[in-house]
Amino acid sequence: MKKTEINSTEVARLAGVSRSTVSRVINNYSNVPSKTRDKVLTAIKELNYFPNASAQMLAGKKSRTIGLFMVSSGEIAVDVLTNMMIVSVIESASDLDYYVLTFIIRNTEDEAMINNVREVFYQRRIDGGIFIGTKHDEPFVEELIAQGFIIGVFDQEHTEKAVPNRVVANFNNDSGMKQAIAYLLGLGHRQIGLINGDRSRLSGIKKYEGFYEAMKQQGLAINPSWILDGDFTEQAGYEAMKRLLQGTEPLPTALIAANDSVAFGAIRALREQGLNVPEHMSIIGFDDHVLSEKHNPPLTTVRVDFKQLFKELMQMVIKQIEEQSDTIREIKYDCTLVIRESCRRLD
Amino acid sequence: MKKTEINSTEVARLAGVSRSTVSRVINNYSNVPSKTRDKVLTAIKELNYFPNASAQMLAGKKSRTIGLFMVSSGEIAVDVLTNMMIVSVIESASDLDYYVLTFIIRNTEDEAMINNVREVFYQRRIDGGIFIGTKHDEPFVEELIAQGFIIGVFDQEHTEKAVPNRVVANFNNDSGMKQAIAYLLGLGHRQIGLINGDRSRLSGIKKYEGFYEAMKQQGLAINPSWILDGDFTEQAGYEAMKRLLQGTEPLPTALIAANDSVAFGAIRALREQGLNVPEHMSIIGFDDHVLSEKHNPPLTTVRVDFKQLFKELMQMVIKQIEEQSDTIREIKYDCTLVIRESCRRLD
DNA sequence: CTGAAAGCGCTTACAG
DNA sequence: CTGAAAGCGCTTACAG
Repeated sequence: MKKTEINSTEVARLAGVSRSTVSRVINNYSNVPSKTRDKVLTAIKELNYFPNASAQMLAGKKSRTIGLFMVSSGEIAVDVLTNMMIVSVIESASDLDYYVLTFIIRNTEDEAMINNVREVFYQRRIDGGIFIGTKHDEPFVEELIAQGFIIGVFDQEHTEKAVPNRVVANFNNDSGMKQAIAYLLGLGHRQIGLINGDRSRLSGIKKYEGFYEAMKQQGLAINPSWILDGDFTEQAGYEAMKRLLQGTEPLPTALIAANDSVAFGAIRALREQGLNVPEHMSIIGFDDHVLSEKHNPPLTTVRVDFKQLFKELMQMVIKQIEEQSDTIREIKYDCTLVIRESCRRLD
Repeated sequence: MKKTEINSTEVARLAGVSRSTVSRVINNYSNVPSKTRDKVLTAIKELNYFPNASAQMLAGKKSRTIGLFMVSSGEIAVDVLTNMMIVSVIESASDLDYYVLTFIIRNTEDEAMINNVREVFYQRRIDGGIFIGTKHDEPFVEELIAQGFIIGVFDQEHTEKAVPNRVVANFNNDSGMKQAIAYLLGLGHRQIGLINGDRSRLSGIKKYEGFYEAMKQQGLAINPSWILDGDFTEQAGYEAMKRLLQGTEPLPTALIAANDSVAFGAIRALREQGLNVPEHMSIIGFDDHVLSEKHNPPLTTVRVDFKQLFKELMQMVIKQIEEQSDTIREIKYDCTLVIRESCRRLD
């Protein structure tokens, strides 16, 4: 296998220069005359030489690698949305000539697993990391930030602890909620319910709060029995809707789900009771999941541009790695209502 | 940021031993008395020390990193299946305590891009690689294998060039074709068509050949105008079906698509002409795509277990990395017909 | 413009 | 059982 690992000494010998010069050529130093440069380049090509990455890093170069940490219990490989996020991150890193080391954190309570995460940073395998799916307050993430590692977070807001090495990207969920409610109002709905997402996540809290506020601003009464607990899964949507249907209260005419998966589950529960969407209840989701358009009925939803968001998050993280500036980097993306066929006009 | 990088010297000092001993503890040498070991372990914990990965690698350790190279032009982040494969690979590596560095190769003709792939190997950033989506004969992959790098390939068969550092995983597409045709026969179909996949890929060839052979074995005539060219995309299925519908020949009563996406496209084209599945034509796909079950009608398809296949491929690659044995590692997974509602019994 | 040499932080024969 | 020292393959001040 490894007959003759080619190193800079061999290149230097073939080119008739010192290893210092070979290194200068590789690193594009300006003070190498083009004649020398050419000799070295020719030797490099001839020997098919690539500098050993470990040696370069040990001598002080960056790894050009970003860690992507994805919190997700269970069978993640089945979740379309999660996968899409992973690939978005990889693609945008690759555009900037960075590598991505990906991790799935199945359980944030598992000390051994969390230690693996820490390890990757302290080992200097990566220049920075991006966390997706963490709770709003995750001690090990805070610890890494406190240690000075450059970390990009999604769905987190710690304005009181803004530091240059904490890079932040969020969606403006308030805006999404307002659009959804405005649209429903336009259709004549006044009795509107909500299935909550995971409220240990920022977006879960924000959607909940956004709903309350938007309803209040519009002067609409909130019926507490129409506010259902849940998380961000199809199953949670299904169960929440079942609970709602089993209650004795009258049903809302419209309902907003914390995301599209939740909406799918809710619609499934309705259908099991012989109720149809939008005839018997109007439903709005969040995210614009790949399946939403193909869903029956096509789901009206608040679209959120994950691809663009992660691209920009990655760009900011890399910028901070390369510039180490004092800038606080933070973005908030707006979202847009996509009207399809899961809501009806009330007569 | 980097105030005091902790290194083995500091651990050694705190523990009152030499760096050699620290290293022995970290690497689990047997000849360290437990008393010494404990002192060192305590110091490591107290200093929150993690050995620098580059230094370890430079001194001869493996990187414990596998490269995952995914050939896919265009907007890969949108393709459910591709994403699922990526995550499967990451998860199975992680189970074995390996890291995965993922690359998207958008264009195998792009020399710069291919050079990035080469680079990662020669730089020793990875201990081995897995390629998905390459053509059956891809010069740069062959070159890397010839160089002795340990490489896992999917959907490739080079029995004449079997070497221990080429690890191979395939599906038995012949078997799938036979099952599909047997089922259609059972329903009374004798006029069966095929939309081909990408025939620069092994599975494209194998499905085509498997179809021919199975038809022949069953004594069924093959109508050349029912054999449509295509690739593995929805669009190709749509276009192939359109061509078929525009022809003057009578239509087949059933058609097998190279994969489920192709089947979706074909069904869309049929529907545009007011033709329904399975009333007007029976359709069978391949893969059991996440959407197939939810499709209208639910798609009958040949299921293939990507998750399991990639898990085993990863295990074999890692085994070869760690054992460097002369074993030829190769697996072939069977596939299974999943009957849903896209085929009907002929009267 | 360029080479000799120190240094990055480990591992591991070698010697005791 | 354990330490001193060489070596892994680079980069980069330093000196000329």
